[in-house]
Amino acid sequence: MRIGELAERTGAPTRMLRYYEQHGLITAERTPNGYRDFPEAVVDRVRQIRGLLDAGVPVKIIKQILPCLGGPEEIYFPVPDPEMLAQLAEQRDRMTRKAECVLKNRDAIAAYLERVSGPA
DNA sequence: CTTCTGACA
DNA sequence: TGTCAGAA
Repeated sequence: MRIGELAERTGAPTRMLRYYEQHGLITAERTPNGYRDFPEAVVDRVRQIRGLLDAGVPVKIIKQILPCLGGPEEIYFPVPDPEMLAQLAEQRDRMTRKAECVLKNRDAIAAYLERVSGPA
């Protein structure tokens, strides 16, 4: 499929899809006219990418994680590289802090909502 | 009409 | 990440 359809099906702007391809997060063939030709599998792949991006995971980390979540013939566990493990541990902590922050703000909004429209 | 690349009031 | 340009 071409970039337009992929964009509609994933919700990711064509701008970002080209960006993901540039950074090796997704791959595409090229039709004779130069258009990118994406395989069906990229639809799920882009959804995984977006999920990680929304969680605050930088592209650099996603590039390392993605191949471990990929298709049937993927290497789930290359020899655990100490540097990668350190980056993942950092990422885990950032996500933990972010989650705590999100929960805190959610409660604040929930409380506000209850004060205004809640006890009507 | 759709996509491509490169650039930035 | 949006968006515009100029070409295919």
